[in-house]
Amino acid sequence: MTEKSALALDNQLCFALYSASHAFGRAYRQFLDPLGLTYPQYVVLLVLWEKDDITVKDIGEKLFLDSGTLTPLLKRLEAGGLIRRIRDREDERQVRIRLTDSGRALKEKAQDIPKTIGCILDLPSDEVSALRRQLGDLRGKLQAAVSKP
Amino acid sequence: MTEKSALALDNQLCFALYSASHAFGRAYRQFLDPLGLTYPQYVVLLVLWEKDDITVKDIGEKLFLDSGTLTPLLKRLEAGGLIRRIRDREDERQVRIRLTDSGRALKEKAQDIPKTIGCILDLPSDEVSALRRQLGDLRGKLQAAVSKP
DNA sequence: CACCATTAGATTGTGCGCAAGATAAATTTT
DNA sequence: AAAATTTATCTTGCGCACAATCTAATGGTG
Repeated sequence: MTEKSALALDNQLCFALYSASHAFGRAYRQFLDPLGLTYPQYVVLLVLWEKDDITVKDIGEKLFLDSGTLTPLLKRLEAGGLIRRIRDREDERQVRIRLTDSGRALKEKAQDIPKTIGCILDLPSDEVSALRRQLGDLRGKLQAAVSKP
Repeated sequence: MTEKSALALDNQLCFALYSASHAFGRAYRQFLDPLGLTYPQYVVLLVLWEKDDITVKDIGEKLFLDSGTLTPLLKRLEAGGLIRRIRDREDERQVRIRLTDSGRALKEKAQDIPKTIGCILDLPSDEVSALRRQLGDLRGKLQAAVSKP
């Protein structure tokens, strides 16, 4: 009787994650639209606001995204005047990504987004940390399972 | 000193969710590829395996997806011979989705996927339930915040 | 009944996410 | 040094997500 239906939608952790993730995306949209950003573009900027002048590969490793996703996204950020893509002189295989003044300035306007989202979630900060850690563990286990076999 | 950087990637619950969700998708891929399914197609089938002969709208409400996403996805499932899309005689606006024999039969082959994923995650079932509930709460709060203002 | 709003789906356009394959530069081997 | 291998990025193609717009059918209202 513990079995019930393993295939029931409501029993699926993955679906809970999948649908919550999309809900997050829709919630962020209302704050990012005015900045002209999508959520993936925003997280790329989060990375650059922490450390500027890094390679596409560096960004990909932090965000778990490959160049097939990042190259066109970065081109759009460049077209929007927020970053520049510069071939590395030392190693011509690499492309270094640098914020423009305009890209750096956008950080100010994004400053309040996390707090606003935090208010919506209305969770104690230790619960948020716990969740973040658990999700990180999940991601780690899933990645390990995919890369090996 | 509690503030640190609200914009730091590692402090973002949303990013933890976003990256874990993608990791899930990549993990499922190796089990769904042999069945010729994508993850979104799989969750549509989960819904139909629980209750057959429902409308596109019904599916959309369970999965939090709109017709812009579902219509082409369902057409692909129909092209693959797993479902049929039938205009409702009573209300010609609706399209009812029904599993074919082949679509029903696929349930057998999908039966072991949740357990396999469960082994990868290797979490006590009460922790999984707790996570699922917390993620459901998050989704609810985010949805409420998006629809109102 | 005629009019108007609502509803269910379909369509169009944009932007991911990722697999697979291509290109070119660096590195290692021979 | 030439050849083979590895590495970083780009490109192509497919399938979501979703906003916005459209069409057609239904359900009121006066």
